[in-house]
Amino acid sequence: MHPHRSRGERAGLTRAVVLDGAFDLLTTHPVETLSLRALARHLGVAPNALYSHITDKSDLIEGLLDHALAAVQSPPARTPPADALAAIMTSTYDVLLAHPALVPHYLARQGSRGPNATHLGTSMLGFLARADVRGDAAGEALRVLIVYTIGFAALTTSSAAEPRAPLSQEELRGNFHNGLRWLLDGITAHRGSAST
Amino acid sequence: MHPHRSRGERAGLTRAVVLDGAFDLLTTHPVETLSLRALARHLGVAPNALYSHITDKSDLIEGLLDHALAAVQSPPARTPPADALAAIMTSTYDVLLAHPALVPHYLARQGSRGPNATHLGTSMLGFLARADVRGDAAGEALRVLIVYTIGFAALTTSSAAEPRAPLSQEELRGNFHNGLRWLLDGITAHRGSAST
DNA sequence: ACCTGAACACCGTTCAAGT
DNA sequence: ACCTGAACACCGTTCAAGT
Repeated sequence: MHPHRSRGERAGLTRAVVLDGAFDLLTTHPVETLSLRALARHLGVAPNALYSHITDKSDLIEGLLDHALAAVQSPPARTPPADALAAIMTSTYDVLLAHPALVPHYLARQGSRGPNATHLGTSMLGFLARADVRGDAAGEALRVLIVYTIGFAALTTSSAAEPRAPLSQEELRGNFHNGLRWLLDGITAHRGSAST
Repeated sequence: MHPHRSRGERAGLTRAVVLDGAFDLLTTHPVETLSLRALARHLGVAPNALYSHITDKSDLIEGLLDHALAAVQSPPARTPPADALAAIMTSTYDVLLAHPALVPHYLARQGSRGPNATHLGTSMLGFLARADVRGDAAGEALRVLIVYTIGFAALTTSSAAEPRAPLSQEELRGNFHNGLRWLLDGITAHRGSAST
């Protein structure tokens, strides 16, 4: 199975190499769900060799999620708040669509752990504050925007997997955009009113 | 493994029995993901016996999704539209939380196939029309509401799985409610303006 | 038609080695 | 410390029987 290396030889694995390999596998074979064994095959190592660089499959997923979020574009600081938030969410939506296999995992972690996700969150809170949405309402608006964006990405990717899709990708993207506008209108209309 | 039955004896399985058994397993062991082998164990049959009553695992899931949606409460017909829509989505949210293992599967199918989901959809379209939201805008609003509700349910259930949850279930439910209001405000404010 | 036994091609993960 | 071999306890699904 792995004829190139004998018992003690190094394969040159690193956490970065493993992550890049997984990213490779995910982008070249977007349909199938990522498995550690397939990743090991892709890297030319035994399945359990991965455990020297990751603690777990969920640890790998975690790393991939944040790695992907690095591609999200942030608008200039003086962009009108609602437009800026729409731009960030739309960019996130596009990034998620590029990695369908990761989408189901995003909702679970709310995009909260990694540095890229954190940076994105604080950036969004900044724009929300500029729209006079602060405190509890800002935290709630943040979660609502994230849930909506990831949820719609999940809908879009699963719809893309079906052969006779009722809606095209363009229609779904337009639907996402309109819903995002409704949401931002609702959020900014009620600014400052944190409720319980 | 199955000492009670010899080679040709019937186990009394039916599609309904299989579905109920799966529902049983899902509600008594909400955490673990449903497997056909565990379901067969629960029913006291061999794993492949299920294939006489379901075509597939996804077929089983499909059946479960619609089966669960039967519990969603519909408000009286003359309820103010926005309140009615909020009530339907909140009831759906609660039903989804009762079956966490199903939540990841809901977004994929948009709740569109089964009779219960269809009925719910037409009911929602009725209330949307009463709020002067029709045509393309109504379809888009419908998808947005569904995506938001399932998405937030996914966030809530995954957050419940974590030991040290940053937010309580009550806080998340309040968050869901507020976001739903923002969304409905946005939807009804732009009534009639179908866009592309 | 309904069910079992056995098998196939997979999983994630662990444990005991080897260098 | 890094990797392999082998194994464990699982999966979904198929195929050939038996009644």
